[in-house]
Amino acid sequence: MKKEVTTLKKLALELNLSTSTVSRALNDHPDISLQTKKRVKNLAQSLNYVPNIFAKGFRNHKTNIIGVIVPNITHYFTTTMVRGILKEAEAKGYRVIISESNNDENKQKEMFNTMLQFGVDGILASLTKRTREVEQILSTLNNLPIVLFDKVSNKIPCTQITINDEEAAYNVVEHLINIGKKRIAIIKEGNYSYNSEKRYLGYKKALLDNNIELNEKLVLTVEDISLQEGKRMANILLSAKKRPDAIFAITDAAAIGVIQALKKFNVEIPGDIAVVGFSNSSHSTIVEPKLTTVDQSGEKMGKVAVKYLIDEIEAETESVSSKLVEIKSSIIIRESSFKA
Amino acid sequence: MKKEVTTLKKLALELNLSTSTVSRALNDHPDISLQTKKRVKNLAQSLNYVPNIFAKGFRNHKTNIIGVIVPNITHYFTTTMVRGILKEAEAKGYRVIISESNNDENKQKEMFNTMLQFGVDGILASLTKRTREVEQILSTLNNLPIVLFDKVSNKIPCTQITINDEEAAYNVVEHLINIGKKRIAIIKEGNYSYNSEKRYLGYKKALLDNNIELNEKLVLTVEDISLQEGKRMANILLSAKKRPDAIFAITDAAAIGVIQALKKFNVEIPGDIAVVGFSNSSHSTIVEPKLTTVDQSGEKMGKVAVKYLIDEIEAETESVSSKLVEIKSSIIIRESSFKA
DNA sequence: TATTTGTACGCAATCGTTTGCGGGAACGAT
DNA sequence: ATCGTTCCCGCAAACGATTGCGTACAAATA
Repeated sequence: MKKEVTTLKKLALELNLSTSTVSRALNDHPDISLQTKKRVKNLAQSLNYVPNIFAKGFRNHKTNIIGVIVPNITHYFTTTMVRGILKEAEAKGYRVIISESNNDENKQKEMFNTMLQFGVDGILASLTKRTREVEQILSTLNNLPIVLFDKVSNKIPCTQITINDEEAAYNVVEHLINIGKKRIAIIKEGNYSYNSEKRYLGYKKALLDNNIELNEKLVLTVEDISLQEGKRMANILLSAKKRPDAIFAITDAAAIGVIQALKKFNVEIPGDIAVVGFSNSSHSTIVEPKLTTVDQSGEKMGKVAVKYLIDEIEAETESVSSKLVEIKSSIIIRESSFKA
Repeated sequence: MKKEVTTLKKLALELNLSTSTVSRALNDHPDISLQTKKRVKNLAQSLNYVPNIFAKGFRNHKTNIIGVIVPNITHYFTTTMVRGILKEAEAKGYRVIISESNNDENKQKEMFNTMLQFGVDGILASLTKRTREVEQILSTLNNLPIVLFDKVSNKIPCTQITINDEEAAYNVVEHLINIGKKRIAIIKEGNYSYNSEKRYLGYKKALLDNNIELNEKLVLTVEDISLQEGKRMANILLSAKKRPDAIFAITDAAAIGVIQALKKFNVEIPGDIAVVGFSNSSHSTIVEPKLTTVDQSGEKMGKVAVKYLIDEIEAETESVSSKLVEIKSSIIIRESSFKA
């Protein structure tokens, strides 16, 4: 019951042709007559011939596999990006191998190495927090096409796909101002986080443009943003002499933590304090009140990332391109920031 | 700046040995002297030699890649399984290529085919709902090791990894009975769903063992279970003459829909009606009241699935093994079913 | 008729690794 | 000195597809 694989040789034998002719016929080489091409293709079809991918990859050093590295595959937003990656890659005839770094920089380094050794045509990566040793990564992949997405790093010279964090954050803050809020707090991460910094920039710009002075007491920075940290920060804000009237958490999870804390203290949302998150995670409509947040199209982001990567893979030139691409996101207004 | 790949040939040249000797030395063949092995290995190390995976796969028809097919990669539970799969596979030196069927049977068929053509060593699949045409799948993979997990089908002769749905459901219902509930409704899917049927069996068995008569009016079947359907079913149950005092939804999403519907009608949870879900999704602690549910260890499931698959891949015999493996799950009691 | 052109195809090498087989050297035993 | 073993190692084929080069044949041109 062994698998009867049909190879070029078998086709050639059957047709009384040479393997070279069969190969060329299947690849529409001009040297082959139309008649022969038809004969070959017909037989190939009926014998269910599929080229051996390993022989092929072996010969032209091309695997049609792209490697994807993400910090945490269980994040909803990540999965939507992965979905986009899969769709686009499969549509273009590429297979995708995925690996999870678990936000461990060493693991991440290892992944880059493994993928490289394995012979992927290119790598799509979302970096761990605080990816410091970029040199190691850089030296690892010499000349291998790479595109960063979501968690990027300007230290690596390659094209980077992010969402328009700054603009989105700007819009969030402006929205809060529009519904009458003035003391707008922000919960962000340290400056090692590209996304967080961008969002913080948008926050500051929006305040500036609306003549609201930046109040340092309303800017809270945490190491690893999470639901718990959101809760903790909310408690700190609540115990202040002058409470904020809005809290913008850089992350949905943190925002939900904030909501839980506020509810515990019977703070009215959004009346007393409005809350906004970021990501439009699936949690944002489960929590009560439903969370205003920023919808980032992960699927689109994944697709775009793949597109750029494949472009680079299939490019003739060996020049390292390094574009910065921003995917538009949009604010979704829900109960947690309705106009009072 | 081309990548300087070190091959066996180069090592051989450098060491004044033949490629065969080098190959055997690296593979610890007994024919090679310890001394030579050391020399070879040292040079290989320092030249950063990595065997070309394609030449290797090409030669022994082994790719060390396993294909994974899931219906929907954005489901949290799925991602935890994927995480387990990745961990176990990588630990055993396998790479994982993933694809999403989007619950489309045709797409799924195509995936099987593509993976096969691509040359994976085995396939790990979670099937789409209502996978009817198993024959096609079966004919596609002749002799290729396959293991089903989570969404399985007893029509396919291979090992299947599921959680102990029946037992878990039994425990859920028993728990509800223990907190004093007697009119326990269930929201399930049609009989095309393996998991749903198993859970329904557990439900019935628990009622039977506790001398509670099965009330058909309390058994609601929907086509595609979801939050919306949960809501709809809850409304139906609420409009009945005799309301249930507990609702067991086969799925967390549906259970959350139920909760939302109940809250809209100011039904007290769990006092008037207790609610239980299934999966321990991340939503279950966000919703209020927090949801009692069944925690299935997706990670463990993924690991076990990989283990069985690799066992089969690396087995000498060609016999098709087909074990049924159940992963233990445990009920997590939260606010939605606390004792009144 | 001799020469050129073009068409349609085959030969053989190649990619990097593995492996069956064979063979030389060293050694002890006869 | 001859034979048999054992220990190391090399030769060469094989895996399947691609491709530069060569060539047979026919048709066109000189």
